Amino acid sequence: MDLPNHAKQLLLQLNQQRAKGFLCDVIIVVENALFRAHKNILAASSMYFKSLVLHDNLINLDTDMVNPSIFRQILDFIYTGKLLTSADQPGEQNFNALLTAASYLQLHDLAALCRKKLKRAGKPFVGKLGVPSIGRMGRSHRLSAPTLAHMRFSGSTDCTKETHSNDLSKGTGPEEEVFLSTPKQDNSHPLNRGTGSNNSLNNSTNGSDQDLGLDLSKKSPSLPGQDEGTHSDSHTGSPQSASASVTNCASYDESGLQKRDVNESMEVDENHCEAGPKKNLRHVSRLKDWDRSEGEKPVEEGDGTIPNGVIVGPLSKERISGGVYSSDQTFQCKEDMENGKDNSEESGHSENECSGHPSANYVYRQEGFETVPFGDNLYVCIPCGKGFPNSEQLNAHVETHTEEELYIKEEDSYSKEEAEDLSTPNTTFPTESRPFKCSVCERSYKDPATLRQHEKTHWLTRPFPCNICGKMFTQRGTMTRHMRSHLGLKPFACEECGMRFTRQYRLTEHMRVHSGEKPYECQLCGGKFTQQRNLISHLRMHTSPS
DNA sequence: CTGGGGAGGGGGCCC
DNA sequence: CGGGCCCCCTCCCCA
Repeated sequence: MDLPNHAKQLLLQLNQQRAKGFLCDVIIVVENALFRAHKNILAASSMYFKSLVLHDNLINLDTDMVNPSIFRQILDFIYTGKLLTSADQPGEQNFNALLTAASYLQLHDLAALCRKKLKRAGKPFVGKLGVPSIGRMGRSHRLSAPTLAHMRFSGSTDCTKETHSNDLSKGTGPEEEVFLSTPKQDNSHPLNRGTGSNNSLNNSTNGSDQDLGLDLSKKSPSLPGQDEGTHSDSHTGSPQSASASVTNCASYDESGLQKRDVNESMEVDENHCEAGPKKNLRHVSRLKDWDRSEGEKPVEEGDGTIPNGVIVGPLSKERISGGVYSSDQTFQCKEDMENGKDNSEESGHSENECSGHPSANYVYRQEGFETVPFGDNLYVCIPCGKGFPNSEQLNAHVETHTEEELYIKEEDSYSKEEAEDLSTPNTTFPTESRPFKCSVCERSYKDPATLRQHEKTHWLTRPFPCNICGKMFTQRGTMTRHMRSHLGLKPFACEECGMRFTRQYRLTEHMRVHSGEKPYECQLCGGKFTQQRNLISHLRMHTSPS
């Protein structure tokens, strides 16, 4: 007794779910485009994917081997079994590219299909041979080769470091698709193209041999068994564990997870291109607006960390160069975007306007936010906020900025004020041991590298963008750490209760809950606290007028 | 309802 | 680049 259309219907459903981002639990980064998909489907399609998705919620593909347009076709093929050839390029060229990508991704059926097509057309294969697992291991740091991906989560800290560092930030690719320009002065231009980056942001481990980052249930202590189960699940290749709630998208919000249906919230989240107001804004122009968009908006507004930055949905073909890939679906906010409507100014933007349209599996990343206010000028210079129609013009423009311009002159007063607030005796006054003095503020440092690092904080630009939400950071490490929150990577687990943390320091703090240690004592009332910050807030209570 | 404490989480920044 | 610390925001709980 067979249901004749069972497989077909199932695939159809899955593809529809993909279109909506429903239950998508993995993001694939190709150049500057993000695609959402289901781990199970990918794993069932390719051994390569299988090894990748086992431990990673974010996969960066080598752009030498596959480009976004090709990957879109591939993803469609995986979900439908149909190969829709690209209208952008001639057939054989497309099949060459597809074959390259299919070989690389170990999609043997697709590769065979492409070979067949090429053979029929009498065109030899002229693409690159994709040999991801073995032959390309030499550059596996870029590709999250299966072996490394596995090792990373097996407690091999050395390997972890190798594969984690930089991750989404070390773009080495061409500048053509830069959307958030950063000054040329900064050689570490981080705009990730996928190429040159790793697939994962699970940046640190504590040497714990637990499988990491997949269990997002903040309240895991109540379900310790489940927590452990999650770890083992990951090892045994069950992508359907708690990881689904992580990258599923776009709606990952740790606090939010406790309050709402993550999956169902996606469409709402997507529309929250901007979050509520944020203080301490030091950046001008669009960066200010952008900076405000971090995920600190109240949950009831339907915002999450990822959602702030991720617009989901395909756009028109014209935007392909911007990492947006069309499909049959209608982009939710397409009209707004194409009209150059400034969504970024409205936190509640378009929730109504955009709802009701099917969202899609193609994730339009940070560029969306930058481009929205600038109409067709998709390439935006951060320091001055000018938009340009192409990267060449933008790059030429960026060259015109001098380094001096990058400092926040008009906000000097603020900087100084803040410097006073933040300064400590150690850093405020140069001493013999701290000969490297900041030219902008009064701080001084022991070594020039630290000084340079500090001086960047005075720049208008933030060279390190998050590839998920586009938020900009002054330091790569901060961005990497931030990415962890998107990906739900919580490598540090409490042995007592199973609670997981993104940082070692948090775990250290947390452990005091179990030990009862309260090292911070109020000198006024003798009250003791487990965390210094709570002592500080307690002290405010003493000192406040009320 | 409110204030205070506990605690989770994020970003900035220095080492 | 990671660790560590600081600051802030936020939520939850409880008195």
